[in-house]
Amino acid sequence: MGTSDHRPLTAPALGPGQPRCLDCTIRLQAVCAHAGAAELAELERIKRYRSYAPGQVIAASGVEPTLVGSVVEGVAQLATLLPDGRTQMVGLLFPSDFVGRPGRSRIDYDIVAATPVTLCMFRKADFERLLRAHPSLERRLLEMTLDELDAAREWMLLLGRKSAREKVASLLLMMARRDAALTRRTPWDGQRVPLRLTRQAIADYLGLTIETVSRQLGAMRRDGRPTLRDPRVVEIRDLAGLLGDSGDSA
Amino acid sequence: MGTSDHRPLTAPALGPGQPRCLDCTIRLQAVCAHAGAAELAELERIKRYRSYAPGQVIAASGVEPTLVGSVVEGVAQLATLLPDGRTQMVGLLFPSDFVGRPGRSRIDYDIVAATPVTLCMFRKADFERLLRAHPSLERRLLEMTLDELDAAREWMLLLGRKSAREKVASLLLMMARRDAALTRRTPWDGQRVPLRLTRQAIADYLGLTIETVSRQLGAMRRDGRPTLRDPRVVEIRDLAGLLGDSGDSA
DNA sequence: CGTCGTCTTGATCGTCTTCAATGTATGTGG
DNA sequence: CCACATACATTGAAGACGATCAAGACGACG
Repeated sequence: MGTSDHRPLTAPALGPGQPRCLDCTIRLQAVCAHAGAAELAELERIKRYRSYAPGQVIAASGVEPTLVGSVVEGVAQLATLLPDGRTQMVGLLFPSDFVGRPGRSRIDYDIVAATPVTLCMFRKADFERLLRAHPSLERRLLEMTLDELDAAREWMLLLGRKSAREKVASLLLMMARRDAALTRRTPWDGQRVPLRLTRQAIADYLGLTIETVSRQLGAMRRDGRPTLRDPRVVEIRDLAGLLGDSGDSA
Repeated sequence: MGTSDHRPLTAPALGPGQPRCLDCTIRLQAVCAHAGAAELAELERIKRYRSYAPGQVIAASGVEPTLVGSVVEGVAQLATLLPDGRTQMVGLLFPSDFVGRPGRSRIDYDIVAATPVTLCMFRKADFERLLRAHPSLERRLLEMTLDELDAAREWMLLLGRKSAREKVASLLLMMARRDAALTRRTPWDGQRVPLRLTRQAIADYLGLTIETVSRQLGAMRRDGRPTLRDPRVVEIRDLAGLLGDSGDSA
């Protein structure tokens, strides 16, 4: 499916055969969640799948993207850069999350595939036309944007006030919740959670160094919280303890 | 105008005589920016001014606000709390900024007046009805929410990756820009910028302690950046140097 | 004048970064 | 098959930056 080159800025591969919207796995969570038959037909007509390999740049900072759309599969990261190279991740996009900013021009972060990513894209102009014609779509987009704003603010609390231990615990919990939610569950002891991010990506997300992330994971393992089955998969051991570690509990 | 008690959770004073929308100082920047005569008339009919004294809680975390509206005057802060009392500010609301979340229920932060604040409020249900009737209003709200999201993400970079010096410099620059923008200018050397925030509020915004904020301001003064005329007013001295200090420059 | 809230300054301590070395998995060409 | 290279992750030792603890300065107000 995915290609194997990690060079950025290469043209994305055209995705696999595009499923019909009605069969789409993210149909009920994405921007098209409340779309009626008429809207769906229009979306169907103008959509186009694209795939990106890990490390590929989906959209670059300072540039006006010409496409918008939804993540169908994989994880993409939004990363901002300081002139001297320091990096801070400012968001993660999971399946059903929306990519792009209708009505806005340039973006101030890079959007990069963290895993093999499949997107369901529309030409920005087409999508904006559709938004104007269907206020319900616009309302859904506002709703999703407000959710993103909430998530960003929760992360500000983490970045500004949490210790390294609390940051790592919070991330594990978030990943566990995301993962459990796919099957409409909540996290449980024994849950195996794939991280799908490198240590560097985790560090950039938490505002830490990779060494600190590694040390905290090691310390938590020694304390019986999560087992590291392989560096990219954790097994939740003591959910209550983990919650305590995150700093969010009472 | 403002009262003098700082007790939270007291009922707000009713504001001064409400100006007509056409005379409103924030008319061209607020959510009503693109509103036509018809929308304005409706807004006029359902609006109501409210005033809050510094420290007064405008809306509390975990509660569903029944009002939404715009900041007309003053500064309000959005603050999140960890169970052990650590505080992180996740946003500042200046005149023309929107308060509240149409379509959402509870909020996860406290909204507190930092200075005497005047709001132009609507009952949430009334405003939501208006939104549905006038898609242009909804579009404007989406636009403003996207701006807030951008601001939140820029702040994530600051919280996660900037040094104390860079954080303080960035805040001074932001305040200077906000202030200059009121008269459609950009910051200049010699500009006197009122901070309008206590050291504690600044520290909570930057993810620092008040001591560190104070020390950084002192060090910058010694380096000839800003003069502290009084603890709450800085005079920009070396704008280029300040920009360098902020970490954002090339 | 004394009190209270805010801000500043100083000394010490701890957390996280930095620098460096080592470990581990995967892939390549001889 | 084995050296070798590369990317990613872990571990250790030293140091810096910001937090914490503590004292004092300043201004507003009764």
